Amino acid sequence: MTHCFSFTLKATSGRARLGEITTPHGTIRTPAFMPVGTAGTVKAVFTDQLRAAGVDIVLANTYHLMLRPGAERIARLGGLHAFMRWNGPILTDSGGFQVMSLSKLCRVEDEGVTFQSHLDGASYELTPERAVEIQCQLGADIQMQLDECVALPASRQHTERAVARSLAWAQRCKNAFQRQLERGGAQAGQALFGIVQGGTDAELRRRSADALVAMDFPGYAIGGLAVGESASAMLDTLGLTTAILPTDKPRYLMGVGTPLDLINAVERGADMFDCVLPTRAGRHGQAYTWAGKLSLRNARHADDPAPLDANNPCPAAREYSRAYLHHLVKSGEYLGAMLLSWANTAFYQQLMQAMREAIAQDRFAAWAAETRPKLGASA
RNA sequence: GGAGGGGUGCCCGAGUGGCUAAAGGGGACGGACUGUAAAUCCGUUGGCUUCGCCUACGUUGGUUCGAAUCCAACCCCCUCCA
Repeated sequence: MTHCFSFTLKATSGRARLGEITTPHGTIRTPAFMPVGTAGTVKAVFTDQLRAAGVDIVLANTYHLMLRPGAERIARLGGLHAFMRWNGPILTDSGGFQVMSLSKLCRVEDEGVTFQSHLDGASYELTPERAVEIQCQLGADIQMQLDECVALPASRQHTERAVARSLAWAQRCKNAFQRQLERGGAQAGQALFGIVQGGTDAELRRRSADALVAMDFPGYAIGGLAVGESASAMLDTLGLTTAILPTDKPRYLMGVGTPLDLINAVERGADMFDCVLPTRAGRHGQAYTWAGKLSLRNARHADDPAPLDANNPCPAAREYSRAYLHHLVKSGEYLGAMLLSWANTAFYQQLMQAMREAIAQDRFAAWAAETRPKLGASA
């Protein structure tokens, strides 16, 4: 049977949207949170746990997998889904974020990016065409165009150049992806998303979004946010960008965020998210709960027999005492990182599920108003 | 009984006359983390009426303008020889 990539908008509540994305490896309920599995693993969490927690789609990274173990090797081994034992949808990031995070190790030119590997120092070139080729070899259901992500604050000139370059790369990625479809490197149903850039500059965001929409992508990402700007600037930029994007295509806010960020972003019409926070914070001893964020490193948990979060159905959140989790974290035991990553991943999914239900009932604003205070200022 | 080595802040440990309230670890306490170079990183860690004072390097006494550092006695600990 043939699969077609599609997005169905099922309901709205204010600007918040409930939808469903169809991919070759299954459907994605939106608003969706995608755990980050950069190197082909959502760190410290089994794929079975992801599935049970309600995860529909995970993210992986072109740059990291290109360096190790190599995209060609993964292709020979049957593709990333089989390799990492995840049969659900996978979205691959293009390496655009590494242009920023590894800026000391890379050189950006119109042709592409030359990275010096953070593993052994060897040079690798990532062009839009190569980024698409790698993502096809990995077998991504959704791939991202190569873009230039700029750390904020940035000069207008720098941001403008990144917008222009990202737009040029968007077209090249689109052309390369089309050629892959024609020669069988990609199958019908797989999709390539464009990425809006422009910092916090409304005019540049508009220019970027308009140009991408004219190229007609099956989905649009909003990139270059949560990279140093204030929370309010991020939300303002998001709000004005989603207003430009077509309603019949999914909008993916890249790299965001905290539970509060997710609520605020869904409120402004974003449909997809990814963030390292739930897993990284978990590895670092912090838990997201329905009563806010807490640090299991803190001494106040040492004698507490209560579970992490009785309102989170994840076994990690309800079957282990805070005292035990505190002990594991303090002792540097692997299990502490595993349990907290698992619990946080489940919490994020539960949060998304709650938002979907609120949208379905057309009471998102009310739900948000009663939920925000519970999560606290630190969430 | 003889010979030698050693006792430093919560712990380990550097330091042999002033730049030492005392390096560096660890531990403890707190914080950060947003398309993962992160199971990582950053603070604080004697007290007070905090631009200064007090108490501190086994104990007591001494030398000196000045002592964790030099001297004496004493108390502990370790190694080797009897």
